[in-house]
Amino acid sequence: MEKSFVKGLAVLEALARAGRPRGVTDLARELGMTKSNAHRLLQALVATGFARHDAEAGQYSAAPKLWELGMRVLAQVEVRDKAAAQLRQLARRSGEWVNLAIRDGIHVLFIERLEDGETVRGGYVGVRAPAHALATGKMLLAHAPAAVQQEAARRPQAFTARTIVDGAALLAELRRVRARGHASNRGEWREMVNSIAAPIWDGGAEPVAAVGITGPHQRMTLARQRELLALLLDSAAAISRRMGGGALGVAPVARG
Amino acid sequence: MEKSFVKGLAVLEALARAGRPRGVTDLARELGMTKSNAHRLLQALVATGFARHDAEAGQYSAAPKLWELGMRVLAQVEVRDKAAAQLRQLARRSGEWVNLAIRDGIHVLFIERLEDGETVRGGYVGVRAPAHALATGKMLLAHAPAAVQQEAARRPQAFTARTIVDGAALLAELRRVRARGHASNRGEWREMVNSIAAPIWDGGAEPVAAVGITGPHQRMTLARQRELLALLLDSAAAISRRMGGGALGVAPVARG
DNA sequence: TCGCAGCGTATCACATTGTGGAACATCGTT
DNA sequence: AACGATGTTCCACAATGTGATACGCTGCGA
Repeated sequence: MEKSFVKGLAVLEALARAGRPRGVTDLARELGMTKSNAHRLLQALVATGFARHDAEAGQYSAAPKLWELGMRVLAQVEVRDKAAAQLRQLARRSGEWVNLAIRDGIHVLFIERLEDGETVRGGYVGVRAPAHALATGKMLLAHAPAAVQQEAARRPQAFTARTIVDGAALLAELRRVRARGHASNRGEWREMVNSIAAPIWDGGAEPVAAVGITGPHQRMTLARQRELLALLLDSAAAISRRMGGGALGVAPVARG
Repeated sequence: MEKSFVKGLAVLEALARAGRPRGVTDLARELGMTKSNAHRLLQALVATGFARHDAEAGQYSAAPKLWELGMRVLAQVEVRDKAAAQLRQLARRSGEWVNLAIRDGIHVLFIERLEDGETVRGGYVGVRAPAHALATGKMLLAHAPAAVQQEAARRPQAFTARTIVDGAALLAELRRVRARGHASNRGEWREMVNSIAAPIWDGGAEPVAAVGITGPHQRMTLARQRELLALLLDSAAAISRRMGGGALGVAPVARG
C-alpha cells in the first residue's frame, strides 16, 4: 500500500530527525532500503523543496520548507496563543516551570514552555515524550479514546523506578485522573522531577491540551503540589473559557 | 520520476497550508488528481502519522508530527539561538520591530520576530515572503548563487508601486547591496513600511541569515534609517562573531 | 604512486505497484 | 422520495518504482 510514498516519508522523517546532513548510503542503511531507492527518493525530496543537497559533500539535509509547513500546523493549535497570557501569569505566580502539551497518539508534544515567566527557546518545545510517564500525558490520555488508552497500556515503557509499567495499573490511574480532573507525576519520567497537570477544554469531547507545572522534587513536594493545584486549575479553567470550553476540571460530556 | 511520492508530498503540503481540515474531493480537485488517488495518499499519510482523519466529518488535516519535524529542522538553524540575545538588545535600543530571516530559494523565511523587545508569537514567524521586495531578502539574495539571482530577476512580482519589477534593475540593486554590506527597503513590500537589513556570516560563502529593522514610514525616515544603521551593523557583526564568521559587513571571500 | 574502499550517481530489464474509472455507501438537501 | 454531493472500495491494466550492477570520484593507507 503506497510503498514508495511511505518510504519517501520515512526518508523525510529520518532527515528531519537527524538534525544534520546525511549521506545516501547512511540513510539507506538505517531505513533498510537500497542505495538506489534512497537516492531516488532524496532527489524527489530535493525537487519538491523538502530537502537540500550539498553538492560538495554530496550530503542531504531537511529544508526550511518542512519547518514552514510545521508552523502552519502549529497555527491551527490556537490554544497556544490563547493560553500565552495565562501561562505567563501562572509561571510568575508559581515560580516553577510551566508547560503546555497536546496529545499525538500515545505521545505528548510540548508546544510551549516557560521558565521564570519567559518563553524557553531551544530544546524543549517540539519535543515528543511518552504520555504515560507525564502528568500532562496522563491527563490527556485519561480522556483519550479507549483504543488509544489500550495502546498506551500495552507494555508501558519504564523510565525510572516509579514509572507505571503495568497496563492495568495505568488504566486504573487514568480512571482516577479522569475522576479527579487533574494528574500528578512524581519521578515517573525523570527521577527528580515532579509535576501536576490540568486539562484545557474547547467544548469537544477531548481536552485540546494540558497545562503542567513542573519542578525539582526538593521544591515540588506533595504539600507544594497540593498548594499549587488551585492556581493550576484556575489557569486551566480560564484558558478553557477562552477556548470556548467549559471551565470545569472534568469533561463537559460523559464518555462511554 | 517518483510520481506517487511527489503527489503524496503535494497532498501533505496542501493539507498543511490549508490550516483546516479538508475533504478528499476538495483536495483531489485542487491538486488535479483523481479521488481514488488522493484518498489512497491520504490513507498513507494517516498511517504514517503525518495526517489525521476525522472519522465523523470524513475530513483530513495535518498532524502535529509535521510541526514536530519542523522544529527539528529549526534547531539546525543555530543562528536563531545565537542571535536571540543580540536581537533583544537591538529591539530595545531601536524601539522598532526586529526580525531574523533566512533564504529558501528566491524566498525569505522569518525565523524570529521581536516587537518591543518581546518575541512575537503568532502569525509572523514561519511566514514566507518574496526576497526581492524585502531588505532582508535583498541582502540574502545579494550573496546568493548567480542562478538564484537570475531566477529572482525573471519577472519580479510587484507588491506596491515601489517594488523593483525590472530584472536588470534588481540585479543592479543586488550589486549595490553586496558592495555596501547592507540593504534598505522603502515601501517595496508594504506601502508604508520601511526597513534596513544586514547579513550574518558563519564563515561560509553565503550569509546564513539576515537581521532587519522594520518600522512604519512615519518613524522610519531616511535619516532614521541612517541613524539605526550603525546599531544594526554592530548587532549583525556581533552575531556573526558568535557564529564563527567574520565580523565584517561584507563577504569574507570574494565571489565570482 | 598506486590501489583499495567508500561514497554518490547512473543505467536498465523486470514485475511489483500505483493507477483511474466505475460502482457503492452515506450523508444532507430538495 | 429523489437528488447531488460526499467518502470509500474494487479491479484489470500498464505505467511506475524496483534493486543488482556498473561507473566516476574522493580520500586514505600501503
